[in-house]
Amino acid sequence: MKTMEEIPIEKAAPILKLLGDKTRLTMTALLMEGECCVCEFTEIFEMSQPSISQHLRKLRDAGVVLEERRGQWVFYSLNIENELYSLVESLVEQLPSQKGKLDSLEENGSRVVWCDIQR
Amino acid sequence: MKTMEEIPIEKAAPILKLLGDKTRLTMTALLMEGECCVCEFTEIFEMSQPSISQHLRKLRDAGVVLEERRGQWVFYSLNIENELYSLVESLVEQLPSQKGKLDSLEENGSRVVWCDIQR
DNA sequence: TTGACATATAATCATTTACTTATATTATAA
DNA sequence: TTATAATATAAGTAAATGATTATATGTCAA
Repeated sequence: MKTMEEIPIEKAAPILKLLGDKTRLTMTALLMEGECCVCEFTEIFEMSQPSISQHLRKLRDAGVVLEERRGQWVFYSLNIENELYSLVESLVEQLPSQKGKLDSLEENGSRVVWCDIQR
Repeated sequence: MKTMEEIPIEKAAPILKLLGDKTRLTMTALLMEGECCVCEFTEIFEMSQPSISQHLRKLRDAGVVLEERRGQWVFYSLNIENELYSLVESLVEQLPSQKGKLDSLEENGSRVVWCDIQR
């Protein structure tokens, strides 16, 4: 078993605080399934689009997620290069899979998949 | 390896928020070394006694710690019966040991150990 | 009982947070 | 170009947070 890096409390606490919000924790768990675009989050959460955008910004500022613009869409993904990724991963592992939420989008026709768009 | 219980996001987020405070996270890590009394926390943290008391209350209200009065002292310990203990444990495991802080108290003569008191 | 010590509670306050609506930016398509 | 779609930023606001000081409670020992 890989031994984990020790994380100083000064770094761990802000990440826990960041993920200690239901919306951001769910977003992070969703991203464990793969990248998502902003419009998917706005479908999933009952919340205004700016609110979604602000949560994603916080996650990005903390280095938890990466953002990448592709055309008019912006896709977010987990930043596995982040020095605190192991902490994030060990947390999300203990949560129920959020795959169902993405499947609902799919049925809904509102899942945005990049390779589909390009055709 | 023991498989972990899945924790609903509605329960996980508030705990992460609770531990997303430097003081409370350090308290929790300290308690991994064994029980501590309030006066030890007030020695360790540069903070007023009521503030310490309020942090401990939040941890207690969330079921993370247990409190037990013994004479004029009140001792706190991790609540290993808590349904979210595995989450707490997996977090604190990734933090540096806080034993040094307790050792300093010891040198200082301000460590409070119950079996010493009873003599 | 009285005083001292350990801890908790109450009241207050400045800061942070998470949301909202309104508006700006950016990219595509007609 | 101009309209539209996707996203971000700005500004405002109510509620939550984490600290403080002042005070109350509880225990022990003289």
